[in-house]
Amino acid sequence: MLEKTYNPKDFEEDIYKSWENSGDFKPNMRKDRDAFSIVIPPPNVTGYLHMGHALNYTLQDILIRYNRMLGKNVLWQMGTDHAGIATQMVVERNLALEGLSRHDFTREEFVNKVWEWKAHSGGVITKQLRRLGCSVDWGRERFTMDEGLSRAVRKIFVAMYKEGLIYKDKRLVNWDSKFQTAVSDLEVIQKETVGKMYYYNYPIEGSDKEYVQIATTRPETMFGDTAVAIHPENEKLKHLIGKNAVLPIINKPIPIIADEHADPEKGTGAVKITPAHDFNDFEVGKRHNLPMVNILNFDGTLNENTPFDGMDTQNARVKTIDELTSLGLMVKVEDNPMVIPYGDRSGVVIEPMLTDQWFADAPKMAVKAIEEVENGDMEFIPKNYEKTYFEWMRNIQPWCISRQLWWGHQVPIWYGPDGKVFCEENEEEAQLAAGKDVKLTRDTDVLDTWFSSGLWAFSTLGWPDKSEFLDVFYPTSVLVTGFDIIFFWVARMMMMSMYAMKKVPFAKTYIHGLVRDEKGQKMSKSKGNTVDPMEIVEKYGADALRFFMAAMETQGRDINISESRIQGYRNFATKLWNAARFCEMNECGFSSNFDENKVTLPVNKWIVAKVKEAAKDVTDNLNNYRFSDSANSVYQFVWGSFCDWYIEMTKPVFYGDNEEEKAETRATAAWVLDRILVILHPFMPFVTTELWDNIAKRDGKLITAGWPKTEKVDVNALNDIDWMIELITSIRSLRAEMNLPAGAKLAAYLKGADSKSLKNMKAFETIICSLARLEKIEVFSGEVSKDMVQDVFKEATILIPLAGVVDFAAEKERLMKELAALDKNLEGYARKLENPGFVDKAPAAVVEEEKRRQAEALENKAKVVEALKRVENF
RNA sequence: GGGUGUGUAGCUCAGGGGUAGAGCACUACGUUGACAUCGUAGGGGUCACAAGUUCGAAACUUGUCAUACCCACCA
Repeated sequence: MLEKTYNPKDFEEDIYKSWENSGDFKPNMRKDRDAFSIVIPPPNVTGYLHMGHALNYTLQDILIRYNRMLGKNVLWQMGTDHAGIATQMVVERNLALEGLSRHDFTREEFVNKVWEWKAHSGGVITKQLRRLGCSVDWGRERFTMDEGLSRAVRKIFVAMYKEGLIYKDKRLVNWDSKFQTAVSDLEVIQKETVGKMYYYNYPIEGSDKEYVQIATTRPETMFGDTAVAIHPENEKLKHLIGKNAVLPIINKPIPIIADEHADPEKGTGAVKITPAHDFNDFEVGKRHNLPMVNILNFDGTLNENTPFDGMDTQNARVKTIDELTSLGLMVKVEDNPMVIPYGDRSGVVIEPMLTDQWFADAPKMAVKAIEEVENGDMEFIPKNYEKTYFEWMRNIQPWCISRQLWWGHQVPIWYGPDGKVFCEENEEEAQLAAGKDVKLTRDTDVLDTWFSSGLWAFSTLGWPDKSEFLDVFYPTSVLVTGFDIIFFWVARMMMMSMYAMKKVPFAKTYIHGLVRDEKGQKMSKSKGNTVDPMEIVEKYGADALRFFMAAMETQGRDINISESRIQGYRNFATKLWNAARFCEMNECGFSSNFDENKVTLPVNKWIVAKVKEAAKDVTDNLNNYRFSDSANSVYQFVWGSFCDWYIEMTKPVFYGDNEEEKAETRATAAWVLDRILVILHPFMPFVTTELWDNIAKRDGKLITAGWPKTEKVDVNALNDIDWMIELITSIRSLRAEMNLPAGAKLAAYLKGADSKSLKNMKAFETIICSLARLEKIEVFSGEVSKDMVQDVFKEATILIPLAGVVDFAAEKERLMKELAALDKNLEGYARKLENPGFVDKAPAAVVEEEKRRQAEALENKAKVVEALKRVENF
């Protein structure tokens, strides 16, 4: 027996446990079945579920459950990410609470502390995934720092190094002075701010009157200047080229050089060149072989190459301006709108810094990754994201893969005493390569987190070992992820997979939007507008949240969270629950030998056709990754057709005494409910399973129940009942308009009718009276006298002439209008198709489409003509 | 500077060359034997603006305005 009220909390967690315990999430590994696989975008191991996850994982679970029900061999590969910077940051923050820093420990001790933290706070997110209903294969859960994945990382690194795809280089990189590490371009965010532009003079060597005026937003970097550049064709200033300017304060002469980088239109026309601290200047410096003077310490303070050793940049800037002013060299200061780079994690200003780093040759690796998208082997959904992908991939820069952190995969590089490099998968092999007496020291850098994530699609399946899973499930079927991660992850997986596997990591990439707050604002902790998915689950159930996500997911659009809407979908689950209770009360038991194609009652034929229609819609839309359309199809069918009409129409049958009709209707209702549970299961796995298990005992489990095949819909079965629904709606409408008192006895009569309406009316009399709440309905054909009518309806207080209910005159007018419109269309199609210019020059597909439309219009016209005939009889 | 979206009911958004849609909110009525987490009926829109294509445009094209985001640069 079902509980009287739907309460998801009563069963959701238990159902999940039963799935997990009975191995329902494991692939069936049947060789005769197609494989379907998804690798989960790994959440941070110590993270918490946010709304973006809830959307991302819900969509994947829908696809996984759908394909599992199709009978495929399905794998949803689970795993978590070590999230280098993010995790190290959290652990360092905790240490800071005790007044400690990571430098109070050895590297090994610190890394152990991180593992402890993982053991302590990891696993929260995996619990949350369970709560959401994600049917991942837990037995295969991986972690980017586990032994197997670490081995994969080392193997790839060594191979790439030996092929020259990984190299060490002294270059300017984005330096995060908080974490004291290099970061990649993608980890730098540009923020608009109003800063200051400082104009001041550098004296010319050997002259007390001549100056070169320069403009800068960062005067404190002047101590790293090694030249002043002037455009060779700058008429005003080119006479200075070849002379030396003197850096004030430190009185250091630097050459004035000719370089086209110095735009005569911008600033003062003369540019101070600081090769060690500016990306453009770095290039200029290389062109002119300028010395590169580093003026910063790793912690972002100025170093001994400046007069302000140990001072931070802000104070150094003030000091520099003070000194320039007292030397009489300051010209002016202006407000200047500018963009300043910040570290996305640390929030501190990022400084370009000249350091030795490891780089991957992304431009070279991108070639194949681009090709595979061009030739369609990897397809973006929606398609327009491939433009974003191409744009970035075609302009890709070498990828700085080294980080000066402690938490992460240490690069497999060892140095001999002479600095000779040995790149091997482990220390023994490095030692072997170096010779056993050579003392080796290991490079202290670790790899960018995204380096290991880049291997995710194959490393989780067992690479580099031989593995059945790799054979069966690679390439994976689809990657589901947010657009913000295309560069970080999708692009890197494409590059790494093409390198290691020579095959794309996934055949498709489905890109979804961001989850925003109610007003469309980005959710962020600092704004305080985040909504915790677990609170929503607690309040409305996981099914409601999942259905919300699916129903709101339209390709390429962000989702605004809306609690009232989630509540609406909870109500939907309640509605289904109660419909199931209705079935239960009326003893609608599932019977395995029921044949839905043999039902006889029009109502039952109708609902069977409706189910097929809905199932087809859901299937087609899921196949095309149209989540909202597919969710809305089920929703409308369940509420609008099954609950609002079918159940109501069965009541006269159930409360009547025709046992034969009752039996058929019971079986049909049970079958329909069964189908509903199946097609709704990917979206609302919990409530559907709870109902499936409780209402009728079957052999199979819902989670692996077969998905309905797409069948042809019996259109005739739809028409009769649709006719009746229209009639009932009209009567109800009229009743409301007439503002009748409650309990007024009503009767309706239909004056004159064609044989079909007559037959229908007879057949549906009980249903119509029940649903339109009529006392009686009668049909007269031919001439009707007032007496005849009043005699039949003597008990009724009010008579409704049905000819007035269905306004045949208006209906006729409407049909005539439609006919005229159709004729006009047909005229248009005919003209086009008879035009040789169109037929010969337009693409064949367009002509076909036009023909198809013409045929469709013809079909419609026939229908309209038919309808007109019917109406004209009245 | 380059690019990508979006503009439809009070709100949040689907749709898409042929009668303008959903959920929520709103109004009136209703506790009838699944359900008030409900039912029935209703009100509410120049589909941002302009021009073009078309028999027909809210949909296609171009432009304008508004808005969001991405990339690059800024001495």
